[in-house]
Amino acid sequence: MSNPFFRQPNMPEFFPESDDQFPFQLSDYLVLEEGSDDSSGLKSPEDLCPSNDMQFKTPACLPESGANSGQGVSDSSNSKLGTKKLKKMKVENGVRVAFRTQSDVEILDDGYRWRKYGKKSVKNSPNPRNYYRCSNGGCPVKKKVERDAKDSAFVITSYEGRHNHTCPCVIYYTAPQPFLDYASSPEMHLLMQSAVAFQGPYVIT
DNA sequence: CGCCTTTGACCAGCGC
DNA sequence: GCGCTGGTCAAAGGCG
Repeated sequence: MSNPFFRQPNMPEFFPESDDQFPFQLSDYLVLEEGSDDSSGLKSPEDLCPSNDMQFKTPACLPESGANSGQGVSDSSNSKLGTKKLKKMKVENGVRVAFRTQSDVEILDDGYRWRKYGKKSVKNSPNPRNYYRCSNGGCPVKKKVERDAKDSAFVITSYEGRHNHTCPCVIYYTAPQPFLDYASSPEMHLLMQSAVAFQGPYVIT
């Protein structure tokens, strides 16, 4: 069976047509259930995808400016909140998704606009961790991006919260119905928008 | 001019 | 209580 993310007849020209054209490989991801604060919700692609030969790939055409450009609105409503309260808010805000991609670039264009608000070196890792907040005013979603300490060829991206607005871009992909059923879940929708993003006007079908 | 990144400082949680 | 660590703030400067 062909990869559902490979270009379909109605897809844009820049969409990759084969495995070789994907510079990234989504190797692992983690979905933390809403209200959960541990990693027991680890799922493999096989768990979520009924087809064994279906693979998750992140496509090419990821301009570095994509996730960093555009207008943003500073949101300082959460400033000066204690860490304890923030942790509670994170859980209440909903799903957290973390995944690891093999990528040369750290910034994956997921269709949303992000504003970087912090950078920290982390213990047991030579690579710094970058903190981003959704540029849409009032949107609580945050993401953390860091290179895998064990293999710097991989980038670990984690998202927290749900967007309270529509994606500024629209993602175009087609897939078999069973896959779309999974993709329609909030967690997979977030994952898809994160891992399966590419340049251009996007439409989710 | 507006929005971005950078970066040092600050704060709170946690383990000892 | 102290030190370490992760997460966030906010000022400064850059860029289109």
